[in-house]
Amino acid sequence: MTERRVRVRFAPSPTGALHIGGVRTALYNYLFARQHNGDFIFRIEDTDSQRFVSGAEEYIIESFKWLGINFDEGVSYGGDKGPYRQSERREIYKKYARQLLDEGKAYIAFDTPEELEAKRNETANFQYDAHTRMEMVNSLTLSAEEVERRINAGEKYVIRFKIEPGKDIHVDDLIRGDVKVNSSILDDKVLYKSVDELPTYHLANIVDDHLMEITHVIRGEEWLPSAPLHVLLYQAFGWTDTMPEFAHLPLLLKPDGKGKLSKRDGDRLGFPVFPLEWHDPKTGEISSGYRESGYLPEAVINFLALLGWNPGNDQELMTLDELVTLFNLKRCSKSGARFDYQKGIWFNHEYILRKSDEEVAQLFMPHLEEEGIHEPLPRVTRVTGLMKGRVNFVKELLPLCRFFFVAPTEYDEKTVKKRWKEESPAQMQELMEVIRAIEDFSMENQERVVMQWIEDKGYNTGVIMNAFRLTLVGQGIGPHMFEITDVLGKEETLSRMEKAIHTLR
RNA sequence: GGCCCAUUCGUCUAUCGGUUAGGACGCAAGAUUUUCAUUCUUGAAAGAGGGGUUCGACUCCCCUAUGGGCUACCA
Repeated sequence: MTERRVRVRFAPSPTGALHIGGVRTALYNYLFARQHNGDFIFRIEDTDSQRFVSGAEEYIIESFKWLGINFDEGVSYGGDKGPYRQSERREIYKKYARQLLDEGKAYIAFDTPEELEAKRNETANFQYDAHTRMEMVNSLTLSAEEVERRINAGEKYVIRFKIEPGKDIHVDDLIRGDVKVNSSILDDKVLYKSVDELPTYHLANIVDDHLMEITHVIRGEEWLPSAPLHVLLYQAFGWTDTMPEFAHLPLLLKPDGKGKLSKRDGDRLGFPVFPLEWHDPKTGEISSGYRESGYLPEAVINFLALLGWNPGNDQELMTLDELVTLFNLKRCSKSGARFDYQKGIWFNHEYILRKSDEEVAQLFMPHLEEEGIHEPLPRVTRVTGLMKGRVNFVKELLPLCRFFFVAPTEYDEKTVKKRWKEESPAQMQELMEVIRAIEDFSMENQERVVMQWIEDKGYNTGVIMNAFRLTLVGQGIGPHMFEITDVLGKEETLSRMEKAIHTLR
């Protein structure tokens, strides 16, 4: 086999919001493509007309834009192997289905969904396969004339793949190794549907992957059972030489309980399962998104990358570019990963820490504006730098930073009880005079002068500082005192003290 | 039910036959601090069970159990 240019694809079905597991699958495909200087293709698999949801396609595209995962080809990206939307490729699939039919590798079946349903009810474990196909209504049991008559009469039919029983099919999986399945347990899968005259996933997928020259199929483990069928299809078409390599990723499981992660878990446990907020056009339901919840895309990427893969050492914080060089399918785990969103929160904290003060400030500004607090960026940047280490999300800065911008209107009761001593009003009055007299209001000088005053007077540092803090902050929180006074400035500091002394007494 | 995949601390995971089984999240304790938080240190915490193979098995094989997936004219 000749060395082919690596080409991988992410091919979601536009049936709703992009699931976080899908995001991880896309991420791994992206990392693999970039690492091999290959192409990453975005294909829309909209062959299920019943489940189509409008807006889903746009949502998916916007999600990847936000995450910084870029495609080279596909819907909205262009490319010379299109169209990339399966609903626009009907004629192509029709041709290949015809080919299988002509070669006797597929057949026409007239059994209606209702008839099949009835059959399944009366026969336990009924399967449409080599054992049962001769009892059914299809081109194998009907004469050629009868088949033609029915078709001409407008009768609906499906095209089924004729699977030869008793053969071992090997799927060579990059993550799991050799997976062997006997063809006898496979059913004659429908390749072409009668209801919407579109191919099923299986046919469309194989034809498109072949035509789009896909070299590696990296997808979720839920596809492993149908991989043998796909191998059989490649053989039937005579495309084994260029058949892509398979890699089936472990699934993302619920944080608690049983089963794989579902969109319900998000609302139930209070974390997003979608990259962006999603408004379901059918149910009107709104599901939270990582973006709207205040997660940084870098954090989401990093968190997801480590759910089912690791670089082989203790490194946990990696940028997208680092992931590109470090990623390796061989290091993907085989077992499902429970979705521990606690760690996702930690990643967000780490990425806030790593962003510059100004970047975080810029993200923080809208939150301030929303509260009617209008402050210049440099000042917000200064405050952000002081406080960003304490939060997991940018929005959490608001309650911690508000006092920098808005003077306290009330004083926390518990703090008052604990920190406002009988002598406090007098001491604060004194301190006001000390501060008023400071010419050089630099942080260093303030601290030097005030500490000197405390020492000269023989006061208790803790008592003074805590009371001082209460006057400026209104509660017992915040950074170093002189950081606060420095940001506030002399006038504001004095006015807050004055007010506190009068209010508290 | 059938078929396939999997199984190391609560969670994500390292270990490619010989280790005091390592790291991270979370949790707990302590230290530091003028508050709160950060930070730092420490701690508790794991090889599903049973058989083999081997001088030696978390690591290889088998069985059981458990978990997960698939079993549609859905992807």
